[in-house]
Order: sequence, then structure tokens, then C-alpha cells
Amino acid sequence: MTDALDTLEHDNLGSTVYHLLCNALIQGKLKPGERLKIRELAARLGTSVTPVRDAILRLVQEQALAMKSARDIRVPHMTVERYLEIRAIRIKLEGLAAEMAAQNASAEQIAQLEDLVRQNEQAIADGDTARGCDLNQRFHFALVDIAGMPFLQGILYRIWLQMGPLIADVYSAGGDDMLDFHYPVLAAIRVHDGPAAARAISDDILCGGQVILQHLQAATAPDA
Amino acid sequence: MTDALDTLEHDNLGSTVYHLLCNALIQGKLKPGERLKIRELAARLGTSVTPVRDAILRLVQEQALAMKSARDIRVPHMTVERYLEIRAIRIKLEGLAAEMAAQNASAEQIAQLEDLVRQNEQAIADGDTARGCDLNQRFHFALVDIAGMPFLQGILYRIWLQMGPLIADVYSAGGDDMLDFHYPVLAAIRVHDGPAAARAISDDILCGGQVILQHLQAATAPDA
DNA sequence: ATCAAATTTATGATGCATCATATTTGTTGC
DNA sequence: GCAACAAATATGATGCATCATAAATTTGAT
Repeated sequence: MTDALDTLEHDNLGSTVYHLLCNALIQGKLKPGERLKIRELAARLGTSVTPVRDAILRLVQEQALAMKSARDIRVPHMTVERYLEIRAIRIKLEGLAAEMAAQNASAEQIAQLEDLVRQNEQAIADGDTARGCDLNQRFHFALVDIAGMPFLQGILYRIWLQMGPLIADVYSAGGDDMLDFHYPVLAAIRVHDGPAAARAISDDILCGGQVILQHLQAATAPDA
Repeated sequence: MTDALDTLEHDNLGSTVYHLLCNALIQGKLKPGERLKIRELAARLGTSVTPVRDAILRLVQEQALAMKSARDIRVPHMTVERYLEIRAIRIKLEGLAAEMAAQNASAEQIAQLEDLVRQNEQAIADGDTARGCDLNQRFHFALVDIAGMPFLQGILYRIWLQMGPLIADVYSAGGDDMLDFHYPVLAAIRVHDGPAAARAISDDILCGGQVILQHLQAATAPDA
């Protein structure tokens, strides 16, 4: 998943740090509001500030980090408006990915998707929420991968970068029902029904994200 | 248009150089295949290499520039596959933007769109292809702006960054009929018909881009 | 004259020193 | 004790020196 963006990208230290921070964000290891300091990170990683600065500036550019003032770099808080906008974009783009995936999927690729769902069932049975979250995300990325749209993959990767801290925040307490909506997606792909796959992904994003939206609204309203 | 990305972005020299290069790309001042050198640019702009490096690395990340090898930074060539993928994405995203724009547009905003179209007519009458290209692009961005989706705006800006060098290349010789498809868009927005606006934008992207696709296929096939 | 090895040059990567400034802390006068 | 000013500190921005290496050029042997 990490190599979604650097398919042909020259690998320098800055890129390494960038992907490190990406993973940290996606896996929710960085909490919303948390502050990052270039020198501190550089010391922690054993590099100079230059590569860390490279990485952080990149993340700021794609709004995965926010630079409130010149010295204040933080993991941004998600707002309801922003979430709704991202949701609308995801429905369009992941719908496109699902549609193309349904058209293209080989038997082997379908088997891989089934395997992801099976592992996810196991994770839920084990009560391993973190693993469930990770597998949920992997399912979504597997679709783009099967769709064979590398540019789209990059866009979606950056979008998920925004949602990482939020999702980890929300699903740390319950929310194991997000797997349910993957079954219709899988069914549509098995019969190569593109439009049905797109509709199913849309349902997944809308219904599965309901918990997140409620959490956001709850956190926003009684604030202050 | 330049501020599409830096709404809340801290402005440092690197960002300035970045936007400079963005404009150069979008306006087709950098040709596909052209090589960029950090030191040379730094000298030309009168800065040190650091901000230029910042800017170039950002552009490489979003694939607006390509780093073939460690010292070989170039404006990438568009391929047919890539163009088709981007076209599919644009139809979804600009369709969404047009739909929301149709819902939201105030009378004043509609007047602004009409003004853009009028200026475009004038540019065509004057035979000013460059200005026509610019106004075409501004129309598309005005839609996203009216839609009120800042995140989407960023994504689309980066997509247009990819198309800049190509479009300038193609439209330097003819191709003035791209305005025709803006009238149905405008008509749909006037009556706040979202789905019709989305369909009209889809037509615009498909038909208006036909010339580009032909140019690409012609350039690819008898290559070698 | 040709080709290969060696040397030079070009260029991005990295580290780091310095600067400017925002933030914090401490001091002093009321 | 509190407030306002001042010193100290923290931190990102910028410039630049140096390194590693790929590309280009020269040189010399055959």
C-alpha cells in the first residue's frame, strides 16, 4: 500500500521519512491536534532536518498535516463539512474504481478479495479492531489496484491519508460492522457487474461512515 | 487560480517557486520532455537551491514532473492510457463539481460564468488561441469554485497540472471549438439542474478532448 | 582511427550553520 | 500581586558547503 505513490519515484531519504509519516497517519499513530517538530523527528530518526523538512512540507501541501502558523505543524482535526466533501469525492472515485475492477477482475484477483474478507471476519471474531480497520482499508485499495488505475490510486491514497487519524480515533471504541457492506461489492465483482459494484461501494461509504459522521457531529456540537 | 492549493498554506519561498512552476506548467511554458535543473532555476530566480528543491520535489511527488533517474528531472510525456484514466476521473469529479455548482450558484456567480464565456467568444473572434485556452480552463475552475469544495479544487488543480503541457502543445495549432460545449453547461446551471450540468460537463470533456486524444494517438503510433 | 580507461564535470542528496521570529520565561516597577 | 517589558529559548526558513555518483570528456594504447 505504501508504494501506491512512489511507483516510479526516485527514493531519497525524504521519501522514506514521508512514507514513514504516511503510515503513522493512516494507522492512526498520530492523533488529531498532535504537534510535530522537525528537529525532534530528525533526532528520533537519526537524520538531519533536511529530509524531515522535505517530508513534512509534502504532507502539508496535501493537507495531511496543517501548518497553523510558521512554527506550528499539527495533525489537523476533521470537520463535518470536510468529511462530507471527502465522502462525496470518495463515492465518485471509489465507485469508478469498483466499476473498473468489476470489469477487469481475474479469477485470481477475486480470490484475493475473498481472502481479505475472510481475514477480516477472523479479525472481528478475534475482537481485533485495529486489524479489522487495516483490512477494511486494504479491501478498498485492492479494488483500485484491480481497476488498474495508478493515478487514481495516488489520489485515493492521499484521501485516505486525511481519514487515517479520524478513523483510528473513532474505531478504537467499537464499530465492527463495517465489513457487512463488502459482501455486496464482492458479489457484484464476481459477476462482473460494474454499476452494481459502484452502487455497493457507495452504500459501504455512506453506511459504514455513518458512525464516523455521528462521532464528528457529537464532537463538534458540544465543543467549547 | 494559483491560490487553489494554498488557502491556508504558510507561504515560504518554496511555495512561491512551486506556484511559479505550476503556472509555467499550466500555461504550457514548459514543454513535455524538457529538463529542469535545480541550480539553474535557483540562479535564474535569484534564490538558493533549497526553495527550488522544495518546489521540484513537490511537483515530482504529484507527478507533474518526473524524475527518470536521480539527476534527470523532466516534464513528463502524456500517454494514451494515462490520458484515458485522467479523463475518466475528470468526468466523475468535474461532474460532481458541476452538479454542486448548479445547486449552489447565485445569480452573481452565474453572471460571472456568462462573462467568462463571453470573453472566450471574443478571444476566438480575435484568433487568440492562448487566451481561449486560458479562459476554457478558468471556466472549469469557476465551477469547482462555485461548488464550494476546496478539497476537490486541490485535486482538480493537480490534475490540470498534468494536462497543461499537453494542451498547450495541441492547441498551438487550431482547436477553437472547445467553447461550444460550455453553453449546455451554462444552460443547466441557470436552471439549477445538477444532473444535466454533470452530463454537459461530461460531454465537454469527452468531445472537447477528442482532438487531444487524436493528437496523442497520432504521436504515439508512428513514433520510433 | 577506434575504443576503453581515466579524469573531469555536472547535479541531486544531505547535513548543518545561521537567521528571523514567535513563544515562553523571568524581571522589574507599580 | 499584577502587568508590562525584556531576555532567553524554540523552531521553521534559507543558504550553502560537501558528498556521491552519473554523464561527459579527454587521453592513450593498439
